[in-house]
Amino acid sequence: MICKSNKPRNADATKEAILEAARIAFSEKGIDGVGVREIAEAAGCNAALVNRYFGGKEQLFAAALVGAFDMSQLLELPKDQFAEAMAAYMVSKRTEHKTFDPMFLALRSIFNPSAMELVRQEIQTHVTDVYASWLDGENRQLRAAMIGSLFAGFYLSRFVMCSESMGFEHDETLAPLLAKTLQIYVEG
Amino acid sequence: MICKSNKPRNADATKEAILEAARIAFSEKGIDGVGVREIAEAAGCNAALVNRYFGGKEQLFAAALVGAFDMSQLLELPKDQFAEAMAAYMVSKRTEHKTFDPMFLALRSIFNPSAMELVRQEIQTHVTDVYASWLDGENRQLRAAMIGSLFAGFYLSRFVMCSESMGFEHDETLAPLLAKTLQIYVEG
DNA sequence: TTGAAATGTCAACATTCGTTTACTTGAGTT
DNA sequence: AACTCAAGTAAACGAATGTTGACATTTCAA
Repeated sequence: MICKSNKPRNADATKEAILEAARIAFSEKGIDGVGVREIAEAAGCNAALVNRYFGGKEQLFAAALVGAFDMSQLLELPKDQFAEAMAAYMVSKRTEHKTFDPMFLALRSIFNPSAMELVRQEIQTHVTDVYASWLDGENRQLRAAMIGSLFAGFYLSRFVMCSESMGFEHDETLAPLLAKTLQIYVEG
Repeated sequence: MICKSNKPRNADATKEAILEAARIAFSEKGIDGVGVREIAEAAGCNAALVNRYFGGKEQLFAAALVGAFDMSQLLELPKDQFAEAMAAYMVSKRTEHKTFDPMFLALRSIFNPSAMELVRQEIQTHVTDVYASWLDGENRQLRAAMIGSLFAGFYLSRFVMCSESMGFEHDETLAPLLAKTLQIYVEG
């Protein structure tokens, strides 16, 4: 053998590399669109290590999902600034397809039965409940869910309808439209 | 052989049976979640016939998609009744998982690259453009896309967040909320 | 240095998939 | 009734999947 692997062995580092590669790959192709060999190659290791460190593909997805939805900083704003700030945030997020995006991590695997349950729990505990308790008035759960619904639908539509003729790039028109919608759900 | 197939041979009928089985199966499991053998079995024929009659799985999906989005009757309403009518329509549609639903036919396969292009074209020509030309005022394409976005997000959220604690079943609360949102996009 | 545990590699397993080929069975025509 | 072509079936192919076990290599403590 001429070529030996000269990089030092480090379980924690490779485990983290697998996790990072998984987050990106799952975001781009979904849990059913990417194979463990592909993830392992992106992480620079062997596919068998995925099972050794995470127990399987599904549990790797679960690990990639934890902490993906941390929207706490958005909720530190005063309520009368929230709608506008979130609209600006939604508009600003471009789907470059190359950077990790927690929204797509969830969206692209949402129809895999195992993944859906994981996503559902993660969204329920870290998004909907947080929003609901932050809101005032009645029907907080429903209004929080509608905020998430608007978020998901907007992401999905802009991703699918990427055509320039749709008008999704006219931020100065889009942002107020979104803000007005969000305001409805915030006010109740 | 004791048991012979006694049903008459009919190419058009089996072709239609395959198409109908495909529409249901694709709606329930997505293009990547169902196999041609499964579809053929539901249609009561052999998997090879799928390729004989449609040329392949992807073209079968394309055939299942044509005409799925016919929203023309919703647009016959006067504009001041549209938001309320569509909100009522969205609320009334329960995702029973057993009946064919064009929205899920598109949604569940949206992240398959081949299917996404087909869905995008179908939505663009049969939904967005129709809505856009129906609307008045400025930014019609964008506002039409936002109506579709709201529609998709709502379907998706209600499907994923099927928990009873979310409030998606309180039609008397949900419908006015949706109508108020739709009105924003109709008015512009 | 020696031994053992940790880390990584390799090859194979058993499925499943879409698709194709060769074949059999049926219906309609002359 | 015999012939013919369409309709349907069965089996196999090649590729890709997640997963596993045996094996090799490195690391580190005794």
